[in-house]
Amino acid sequence: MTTLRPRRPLTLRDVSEASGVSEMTVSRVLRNRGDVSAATREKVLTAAKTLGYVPNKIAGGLASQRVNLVAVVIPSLSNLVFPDVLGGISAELDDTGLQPVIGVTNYSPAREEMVLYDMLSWRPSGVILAGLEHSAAARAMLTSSGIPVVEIMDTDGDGIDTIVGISHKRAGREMARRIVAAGYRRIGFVGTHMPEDHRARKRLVGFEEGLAAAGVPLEAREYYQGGSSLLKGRELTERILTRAPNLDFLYYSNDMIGAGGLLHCMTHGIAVPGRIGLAGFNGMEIVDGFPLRLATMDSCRLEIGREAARIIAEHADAAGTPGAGAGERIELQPTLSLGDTLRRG
Amino acid sequence: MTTLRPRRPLTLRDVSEASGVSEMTVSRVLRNRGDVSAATREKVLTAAKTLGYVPNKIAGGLASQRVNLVAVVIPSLSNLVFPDVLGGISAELDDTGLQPVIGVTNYSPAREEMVLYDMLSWRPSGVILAGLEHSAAARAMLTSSGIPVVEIMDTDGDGIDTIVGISHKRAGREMARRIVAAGYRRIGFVGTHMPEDHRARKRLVGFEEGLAAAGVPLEAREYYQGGSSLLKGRELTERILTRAPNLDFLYYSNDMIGAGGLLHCMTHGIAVPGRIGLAGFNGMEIVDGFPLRLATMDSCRLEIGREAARIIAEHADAAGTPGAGAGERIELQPTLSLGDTLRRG
DNA sequence: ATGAAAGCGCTAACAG
DNA sequence: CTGTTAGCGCTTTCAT
Repeated sequence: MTTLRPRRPLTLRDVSEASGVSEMTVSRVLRNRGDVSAATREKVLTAAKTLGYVPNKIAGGLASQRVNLVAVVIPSLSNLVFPDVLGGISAELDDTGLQPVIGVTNYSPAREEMVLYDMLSWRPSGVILAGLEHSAAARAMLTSSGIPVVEIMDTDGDGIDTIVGISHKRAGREMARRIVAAGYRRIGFVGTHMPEDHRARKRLVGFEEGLAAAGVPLEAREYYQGGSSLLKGRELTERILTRAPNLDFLYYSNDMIGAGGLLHCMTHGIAVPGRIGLAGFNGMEIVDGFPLRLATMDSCRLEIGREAARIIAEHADAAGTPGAGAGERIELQPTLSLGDTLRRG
Repeated sequence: MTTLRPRRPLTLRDVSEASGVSEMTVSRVLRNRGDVSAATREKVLTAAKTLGYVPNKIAGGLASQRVNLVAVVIPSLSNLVFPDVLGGISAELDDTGLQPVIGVTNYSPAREEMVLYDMLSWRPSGVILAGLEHSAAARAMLTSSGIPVVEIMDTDGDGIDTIVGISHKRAGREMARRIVAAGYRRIGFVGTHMPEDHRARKRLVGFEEGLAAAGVPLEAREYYQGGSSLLKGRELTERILTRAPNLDFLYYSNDMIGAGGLLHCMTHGIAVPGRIGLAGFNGMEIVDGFPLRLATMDSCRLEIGREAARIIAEHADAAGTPGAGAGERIELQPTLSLGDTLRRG
């Protein structure tokens, strides 16, 4: 393997000269396009490998006006939900020749706008982005880019192009219904205080609607800032139960703080689900690790990632179609697990 | 905001014509390069905004031979360690105009090679990749690319260019030393069975060295496959304690399964750290959520990300320098927390 | 099955 | 401070 570092990156021309085959044919071999004789192919591949040639996709992309990149824009990587979505996207894209490029917005609309601008400047084959709430400028950029766009996670609202997600309002409503059906009446909520976490907000809206429909009030709320952790779950549970000791159910905006709440109850001798019931959201793996499995609702994140990627891959196949996707709206149905912390109705 | 979708993506020429300024000057304005009069700048920016122009970085990159991308290649996103490293990279890169592009290898050397090939074909300004173990082909590619490379997480071995990490052998040794100093003598290990997780392997090697130095044997081991979870931690702890009931200490290869072990002990009335001591690795947030804080060792992942990104950013500034970095080796010092599960020596 | 010519959209280098 | 020219390294298109 001759790999002395070259002064200048290798080009197709170098491979062409080394193999005695025209640049064009070298290009064909390296992309498996068009008919090339086995002998020529062999010569080219050998030359490319011995030289250590790596194609230049910048040049290729400019010439062909197509780039095998899919922009994925999400709010955060520390919220465990998103790595899972990425897993789904990644798995589905694996055999398509498309590659995800990840941008993180930290739940900031301004950052989202910047990230999108940056990503669009690479002319990706598709854009997958979390949520339906975007700045007017961001929507305009996406619309006028002519690139297929899939908005994921949330179906409560209007989209730019295609939507894949679940209804968080409905999820909240459904959980409220089950809680009331199980006989709980003094209900509290523990959740993040993030105006930009629209999905958490919509779940709470749905939850209150569901309670209201049964004539049950939401008695107390406790909000926290920043990321979710077991520790915060414990602290907030302690706090809300101090303020409102009569609560017989706590609905958490996600499983991580819900699990923290469960820990609080376990270590303070509070009977679950007898004295108090608990439920979270997301269907995260952590739920399975505790002695009592937290009631929760699966957020279908792997499936959402897969579906979004599938749609982009489809459109990339059918390239040449100008403009964006078909404007489909795919609403997945999350399943509710009662676990051990919500007594059977 | 006029944003009728154009048939053809907008080019600099469109902005040039709309503003009556030469393409070159438009380019200068849009990149903040060179001196442009305020009046001209104004005209250009207005035209660009009303048209909804988004620069084409493919073309720009080809022309300028520089691309503001940093390739980041990691084994997994579901191992919580890596999102944290990414956080550090992201934070440090934020003000440099460089953008991370993430590739995931699933701990497969073959996949790593493919991902690297793909990333190098974009001619990034730098490469950050996890670990020191890579296929010969991968090393050759990186070396001959002339791109600065930073290998992260691990300093036990030889690198391609620059290294930023901690010594996992030393971390294991140090933990062994403290455990023995605290008086524990019948020690077991619970860890992942992943031949490709070299850092976990090195920690165990170091751990055994540390025990051996004190004349203490490692009495039992329990391995698991796949990702780490609380549930696995519980199950494996139960299993190893069934096989070897006399153990008085368990060393876990990470905090997640360590926390699972702690849960097992808590729910089975096994006194910690009196009857048995426990320790994990990584210094993850989850450790703080439990009633007893697991002994652990911080893996400096945020710091590692920051430092790696800083090095790449530095080199990107000093562009023109042919060849790669300075071949530095930066070894960070992890701090050990005794928590509540390792009795004080 | 292979090659030659033209050009993708932008920026470096130079001129004024 | 602004404009002109000549590519960047590949692929498209057309010819053979």
